[in-house]
Amino acid sequence: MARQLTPRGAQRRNELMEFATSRFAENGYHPTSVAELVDGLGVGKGVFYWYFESKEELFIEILRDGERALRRAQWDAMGDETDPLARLEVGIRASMEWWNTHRNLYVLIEFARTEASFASGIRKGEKVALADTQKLIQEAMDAGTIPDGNPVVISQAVLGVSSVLARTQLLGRGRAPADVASEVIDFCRHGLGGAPVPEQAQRSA
Amino acid sequence: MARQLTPRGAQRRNELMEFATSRFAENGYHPTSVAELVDGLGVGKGVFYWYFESKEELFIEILRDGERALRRAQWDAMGDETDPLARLEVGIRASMEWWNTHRNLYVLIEFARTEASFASGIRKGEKVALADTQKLIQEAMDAGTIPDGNPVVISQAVLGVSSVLARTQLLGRGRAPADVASEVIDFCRHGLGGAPVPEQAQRSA
DNA sequence: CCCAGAGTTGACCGGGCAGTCAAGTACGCT
DNA sequence: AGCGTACTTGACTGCCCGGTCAACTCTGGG
Repeated sequence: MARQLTPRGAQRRNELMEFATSRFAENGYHPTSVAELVDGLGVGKGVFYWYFESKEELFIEILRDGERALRRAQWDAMGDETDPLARLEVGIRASMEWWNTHRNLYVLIEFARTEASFASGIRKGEKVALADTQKLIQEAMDAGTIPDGNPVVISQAVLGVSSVLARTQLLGRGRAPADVASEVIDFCRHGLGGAPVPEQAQRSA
Repeated sequence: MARQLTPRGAQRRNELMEFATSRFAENGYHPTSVAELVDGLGVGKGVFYWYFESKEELFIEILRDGERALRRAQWDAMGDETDPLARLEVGIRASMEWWNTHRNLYVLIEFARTEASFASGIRKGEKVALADTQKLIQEAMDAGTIPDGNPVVISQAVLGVSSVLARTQLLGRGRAPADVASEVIDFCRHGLGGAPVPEQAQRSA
């Protein structure tokens, strides 16, 4: 890899990645052949192997690019905010906006988790996201803003709510990112929120 | 399809489905060839096509079987319980036990969502699960047990928390199903805002 | 205008894949 | 024992896939 690219070459490479992203997302990674990709762009097969060592490398590159971009979007959005829960909220809102404009990445990541050759990379990315979230949760607990609890589990739950509502509401039903983000935040703050179950004592403060 | 099977035939068919389930989960659907499946069982290729019309049909069958079994496990567990939130809790606990003993199905369903040919079937199953959950949430709202809200979104959030903690805590970290279920229920009840329930009170009825 | 190297072509290759089938075997019933 | 049918075999087919490569074109710097 690490080939010297002119601006023209960099653009071609981008074209390939973008087209592949949409084809992979719509048809699946395996059912999409390299021939289909190059035909779709009206170029010869050699072009593909000029820019990528293999179909697999291309896919990994797409995932890496996506993760990096999402993380950057979150980081940019959180910017100057200092309160941990506010940072979390801003991060969730930014993620939702990002997923809204990069819908294909969602299904690609979901697929990548299901195959040994890609799963390890995904897990690494998820560890980073978890660590980021966990840090905020821990800070909020230390500050007494939220009650103590297992920060890992809670972080995973928060990420899970974001993820599933991104899939169902944002991508599935085309709802506005800001609205979905609000619903995520709302659920994460209060859960079902209501009275306790049948039995069992009320918590204290 | 709908071939007449002797007991011996039914057993062979089962062997194929179980072996395929584990191979698909470990290696991925596409990378697992029919030859690999029959070789793994030490039988000829014709055996496969005696019991299944195609590799695709086998996979769909696996998914259908799994969904049906999970739904039945939930239904059996909820049994006599009448209070909607208690039913929800019991259902979550049953699901967690089920996922614990059918770990392979999780990754198979996750994959199936990423490919057009399988996604529609998965979505149908998810609609059913959503409808079940939504009904309970709506009942709880009507009874005033929990505050009003969008029952669809809330149900999806509850299912999302279950799903993600099943993946990360149960399957990923090998935690006990009952513990993970408690954490799911806890988060769904209070989100970040409430104190964790010390020792979940056992159901009454 | 020339040339070095980036970019492109598409025929080609080896191989593995899903699926077929004619021939055979095991089994249950009478 | 004889027969129908459930079951099994594995060589075979046709297809398509990922990847290669020798030859070609384009482009910019000197």
